[in-house]
Amino acid sequence: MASRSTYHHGNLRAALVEGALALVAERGIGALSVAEVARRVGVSSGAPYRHFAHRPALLAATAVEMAHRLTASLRDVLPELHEPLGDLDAVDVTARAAAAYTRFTIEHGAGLDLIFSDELHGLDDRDLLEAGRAVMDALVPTAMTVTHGDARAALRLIERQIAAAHGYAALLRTGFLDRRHPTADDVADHVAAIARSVALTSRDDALT
Amino acid sequence: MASRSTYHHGNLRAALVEGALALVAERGIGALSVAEVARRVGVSSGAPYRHFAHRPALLAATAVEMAHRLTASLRDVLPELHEPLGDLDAVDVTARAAAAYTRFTIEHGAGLDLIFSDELHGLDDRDLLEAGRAVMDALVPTAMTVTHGDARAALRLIERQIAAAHGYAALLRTGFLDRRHPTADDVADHVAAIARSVALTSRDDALT
DNA sequence: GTCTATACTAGGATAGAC
DNA sequence: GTCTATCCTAGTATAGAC
Repeated sequence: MASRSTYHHGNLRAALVEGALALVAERGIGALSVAEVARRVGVSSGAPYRHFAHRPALLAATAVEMAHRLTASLRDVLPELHEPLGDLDAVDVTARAAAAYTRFTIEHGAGLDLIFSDELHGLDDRDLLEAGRAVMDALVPTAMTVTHGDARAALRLIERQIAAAHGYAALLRTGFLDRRHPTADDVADHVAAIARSVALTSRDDALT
Repeated sequence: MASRSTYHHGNLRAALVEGALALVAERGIGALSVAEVARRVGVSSGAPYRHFAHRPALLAATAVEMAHRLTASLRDVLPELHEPLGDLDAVDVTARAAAAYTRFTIEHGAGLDLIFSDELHGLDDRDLLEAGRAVMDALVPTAMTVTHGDARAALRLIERQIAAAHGYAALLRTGFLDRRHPTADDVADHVAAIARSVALTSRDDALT
């Protein structure tokens, strides 16, 4: 794509967010630079500043788009919850969601850690808050089913599953796992296993 | 500490590693710069290059020292394993080790992810390989007790516990948890709970 | 063995031309 | 709305003085 000279991008802002997503996916949040994104999109290094005041603003817009996509990914594997779900079924569903979340973070280089990061929280971006809430709303109902309606326990369960996902993703990124599990699906399976273990524990605690 | 002029450090190399450990602890691996470490130690920005050829070499030396300290931390909470251990006891001991590992990574900003990272693996540093092996040697026996002697399952168990630790540590670092659990001990408790759940699952799988 | 000075790279951010 | 040009900051690494 892209020809030369007098670039007339219909929508540079969106193109920049897209480029930022790709860069974060390839090299992680820390490697996101405005200059590199501009280079990828094919504009000058100053151009992005017409759309984003500074690097954190670009990162926040990227996080919003990521949250939208994450919500969509999770909804793909989570049921609508109009009909009740057996609690053993709910355990399996949370494990499936954890696996999906794992694949997402591996493929995108980030997830809820970016969306809810302190770094961006300081910006008070309403779109970001809204998009982050939507992600959690997708996860909570099934977790609540596992914990028999205990909201605090449900959040704790989600947190533990998310932590497992990020931990495995981190080990994969740094190369700790490379002598064993190459694919994202393998890693997602491990996380699903952990997610299942902790969900069963949560459920049993709830039954006490 | 440190006075002015004609710095005569008995051992600048060790001081640099110490400074690097402190910097990694405060700001993470990505923020480690030779210049900043030199500044902290109180020498010029060129001085470190008399002891380390480049940034990765300093990072590797830092990782070696970290591995030594990690091994010591783990040995503090792990039994000598001269006498046999009941398998339920072994589950608890792995959970305790996971908690200790979690506190270590939070306090040091890194752990096995750095020690076994691809970035450093390319250097083929014998000291680092040796030090990394020592960490694993500290963890394996108890895990093997849980898995009734299945070595592959034991490594998988350790990996999952390590992943949980890094995941929670990452969520804490990014600020995702700040609305809930401030202290390292709280986080370590969560990881211990996950570690216990996965250890029980591992044990039950081994009994099948 | 450390210091000073320097060359080079890369990114953040702004000003003014078009 | 994008480009060119520019200034600043910060880091890696090397050379030569002391």
